[in-house]
Amino acid sequence: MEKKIDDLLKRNQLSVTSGRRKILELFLQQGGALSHSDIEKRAGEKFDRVTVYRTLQTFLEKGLIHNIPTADNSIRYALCKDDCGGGHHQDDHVHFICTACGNTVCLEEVNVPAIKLPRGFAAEQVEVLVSGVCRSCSA
Amino acid sequence: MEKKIDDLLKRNQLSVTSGRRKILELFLQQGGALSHSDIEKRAGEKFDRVTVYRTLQTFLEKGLIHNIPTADNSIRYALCKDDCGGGHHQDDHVHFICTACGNTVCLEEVNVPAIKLPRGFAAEQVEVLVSGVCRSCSA
DNA sequence: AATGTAAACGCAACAATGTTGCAAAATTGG
DNA sequence: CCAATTTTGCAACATTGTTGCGTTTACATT
Repeated sequence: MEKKIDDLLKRNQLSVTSGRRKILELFLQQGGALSHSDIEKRAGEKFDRVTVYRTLQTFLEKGLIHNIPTADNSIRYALCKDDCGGGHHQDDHVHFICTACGNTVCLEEVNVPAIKLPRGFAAEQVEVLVSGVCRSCSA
Repeated sequence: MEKKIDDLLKRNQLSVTSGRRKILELFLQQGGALSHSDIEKRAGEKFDRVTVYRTLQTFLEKGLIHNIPTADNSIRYALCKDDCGGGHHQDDHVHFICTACGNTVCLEEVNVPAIKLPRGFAAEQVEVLVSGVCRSCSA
């Protein structure tokens, strides 16, 4: 785990610091997506808010994470798959928000469908957000 | 126009005030979606920020508007079609965000596709956000 | 048209969230 | 181990969202 995290950072030309380690660890533990405030809370008093903002910004730019729009004014972030490095993302999967537990997860195995737009509109990116009850909560 | 706005309010059991009139007018002028700050700016000095928050909240509850998730921490709101009144929405259409002009519009004529989820997941609502270049900007 | 009542508004104060500049500390490559 | 660069923490600030309360406005009834 420790090694996996350090590798992830080095592979993306980022220096290894305790803040970055901690945040990646939180993502790996969680599995799903985290908002800025999730991270702030779970990281405890150990890191400054500003550091969290800057770290997420850096991870976004390097392509370690991608962000997920939400309807509640709190962007979520989730780890990218390995093939998303170097700034360009390959995260055309569906995001699922559980209304019971509140978790957001990436459904890597569900591809976003092609959307046929009216004449004159050119699609560059498609985001699909599904809300409902997740596997853990419906069981 | 004046009459249309007043009708819209009355049909939703809302008293007609200048603030509500103004905000509905902005939506009708704009055609597309507006964020809270859009409204604040365009309404000028005439209304308190709190009034805008409360008015949007009321419109949401009554079903005059629906909100559109975004990836930039600024929910957009758009007028619902007539058949969305009374709290339950029928806005299963695609939302388009233009990367050139920044506008967000509802593509009423494009339905959201059915999404096949893995076992154990139950979908309640599906949001589709397409970004790209809109008709006006590609012309 | 006047009036009473309930709803909506504006203001103020506050809480939460996001941004910027700069000096101190940590990381990395040599 | 050392120097150069990057990252961090702090402080100050800007923006965004929330709450309570007294005043004003809208509306139904007279």
